[in-house]
Amino acid sequence: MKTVETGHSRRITLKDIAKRLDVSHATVSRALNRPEDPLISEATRLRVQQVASEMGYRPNLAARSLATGRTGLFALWLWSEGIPNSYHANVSQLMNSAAQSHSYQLLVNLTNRNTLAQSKSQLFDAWHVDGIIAHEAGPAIQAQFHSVARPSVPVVTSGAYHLLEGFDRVEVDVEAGAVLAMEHLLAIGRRRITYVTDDLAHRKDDPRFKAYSDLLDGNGLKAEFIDVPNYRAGVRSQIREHVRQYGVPEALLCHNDDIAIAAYRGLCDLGVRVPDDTAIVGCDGIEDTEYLEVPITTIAQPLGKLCELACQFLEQRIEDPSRPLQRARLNAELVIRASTGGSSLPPYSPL
Amino acid sequence: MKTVETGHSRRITLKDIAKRLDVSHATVSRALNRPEDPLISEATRLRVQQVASEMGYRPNLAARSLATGRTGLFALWLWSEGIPNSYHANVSQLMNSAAQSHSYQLLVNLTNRNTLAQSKSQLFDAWHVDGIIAHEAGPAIQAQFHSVARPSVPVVTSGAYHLLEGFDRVEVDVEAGAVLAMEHLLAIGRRRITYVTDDLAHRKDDPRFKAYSDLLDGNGLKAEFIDVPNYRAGVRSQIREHVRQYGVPEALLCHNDDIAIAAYRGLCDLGVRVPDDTAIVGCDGIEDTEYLEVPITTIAQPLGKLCELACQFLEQRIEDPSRPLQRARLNAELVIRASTGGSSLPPYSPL
DNA sequence: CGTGTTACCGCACACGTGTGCATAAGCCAA
DNA sequence: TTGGCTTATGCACACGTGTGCGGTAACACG
Repeated sequence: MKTVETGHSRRITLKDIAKRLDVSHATVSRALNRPEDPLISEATRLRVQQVASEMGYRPNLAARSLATGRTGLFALWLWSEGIPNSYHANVSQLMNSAAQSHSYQLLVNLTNRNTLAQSKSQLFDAWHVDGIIAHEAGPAIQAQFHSVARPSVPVVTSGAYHLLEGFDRVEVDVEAGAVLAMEHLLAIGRRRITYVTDDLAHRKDDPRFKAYSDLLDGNGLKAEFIDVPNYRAGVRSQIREHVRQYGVPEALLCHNDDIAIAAYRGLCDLGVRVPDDTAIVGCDGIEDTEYLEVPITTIAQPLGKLCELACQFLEQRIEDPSRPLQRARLNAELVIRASTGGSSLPPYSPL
Repeated sequence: MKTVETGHSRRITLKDIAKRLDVSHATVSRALNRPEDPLISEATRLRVQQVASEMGYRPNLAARSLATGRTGLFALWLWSEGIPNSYHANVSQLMNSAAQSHSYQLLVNLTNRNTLAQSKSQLFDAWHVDGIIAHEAGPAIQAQFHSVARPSVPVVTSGAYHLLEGFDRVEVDVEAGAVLAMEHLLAIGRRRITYVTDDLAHRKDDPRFKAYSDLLDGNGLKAEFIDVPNYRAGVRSQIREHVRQYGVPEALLCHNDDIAIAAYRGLCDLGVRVPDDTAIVGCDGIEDTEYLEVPITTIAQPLGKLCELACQFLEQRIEDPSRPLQRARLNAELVIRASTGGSSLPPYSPL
């Protein structure tokens, strides 16, 4: 029978177990942490494990971290232009699972231009995480990166752009995806194609935009932009404004799905028909694009694979800091749906 | 000019600063952590702060935690029936910000029935978090709760149901919200109202369902259910199946918005008109419901307020473990949209 | 100069864990 | 009995930080 603990009780430590078994705490530590080390006899190992679980022992990871120099923590630095959307939620989610399957816990640091990232990242760095995943490391992260990240902590950089130099990287070839999207739009006869993004400043770094302008140039067409705010309601009204002023475009290529969804509604507000009047392409592959009355064509990123690889690279670098840099380049897939004339009823898995 | 660090360098510690200034590390510690303690002279405090920032000192929180017994970490235990959706992402997000605004970092532990939560929660508990927020603590969490959570770690329980007993709590009165929804549906003339949920087993604990059956009983109407899988594609096909078999219901009251969205598409697939043939009400208030061609009426939860209060309660209990239990009961708001005959164009904020 | 007071600061320990090294215990053979 | 070898365990220190308490210098005052 377990002892009844009255009120607030101290946590069980190695020493408590040691005292109970009349051995030293060193023995207990070894018995619990060195599964097949012949340094300890099988008999005492069993006795220790028995008592440990009986007393409900949980190692103090702060103390362990101090002793070993490892924390078992990954940090995810995630850049968002404005309000975080499903994409960021997806990435956090998937990265979290990936990290946990590698026996690491994840601390998430979502940064945008409105966030005073300084204090956060300091707090963050102070945990002395074992590794950092810089996903879509936007300008604010890049700026801070050198001042905060010590060369001694391994880094993996991932995403479609804003990738950092000199680290292991997992990259999504969104440019190739955007080329496919543009070819698709041209193939269905669209000529007046407008690029919709929420950030004028970094358009030049955006591989989607590069594909966009390359293909327009190659076909002697003129580029057009719409700059929208970073929240859906703003996008929606901004699109309306633009159409009223400049007329109905034949197609929209959107920087991400969140914008595409909001832009779609903005067009609907005006009675513009999709895809008959305007075709729409988004990017990321979040689930919501599938659930509109006109499902939206998107450049889908293999985020699950990306997160898994990022954690794997990070773990490997921690094991062997001197190994050569690793790089993975993942393909983005063009998922054609009704918003560009594809089937409006996507395949589904019957129960 | 800063010293160039070649290769992997050790992190700066208190001792390094102390050595540089020819004082003891105790002095440095006090100078940095006791802003207005007269124990230290203003001159040395300034010198210390100067050198510390110069050398890029970051306190090792693991060591600090060991010394103070506090980690500065909150744990969020979040229950999800199946695949996590926007709701869970929202909660993680908002709770994260709330925690950070109280100077705590958040560790998120998303648990569902498919997850082997045991190992995760052990790993989790091992960090000796300062407090736990159990949000929508489903059965798996409840079962583990007593074995894992020590009485010494403060707990706040929050959400619409699955609340734990004996702790500070932040509750959303979803039942009252559901009553409003039902009254609304009855008021627009619907009689055959079907409840859609993803979990048969816990229907009896669900306050939405309680409101649903109470109002049906009170009006001499018959209850009907649809049990759906926990991913959108499954919901979609399941709804189709149900309608083919049992006919078109006059209204659907859905356990959450995610289900509502998928159910809506299932109805669309069959040509059922919303709201003319079937009205739909969801629950949670996630943004996506606003962006369908027929925006969906929903019972919106004040999640921002909830997260803020949860963190506040937790912080206060940490400060004073003996204070009386606190309880907050937040109102859920019925947001009427086109899916029940409301305006189809929600108000938006022009740029 | 002596004494009391104040203002600063350092010593030393504690927190819980991991690990190199010494050591004790056990065993076998000479 | 003793020496040597193997095996299991304990000792002691390190990790980086916070803090009670004792000590020291400076200073004022008699």
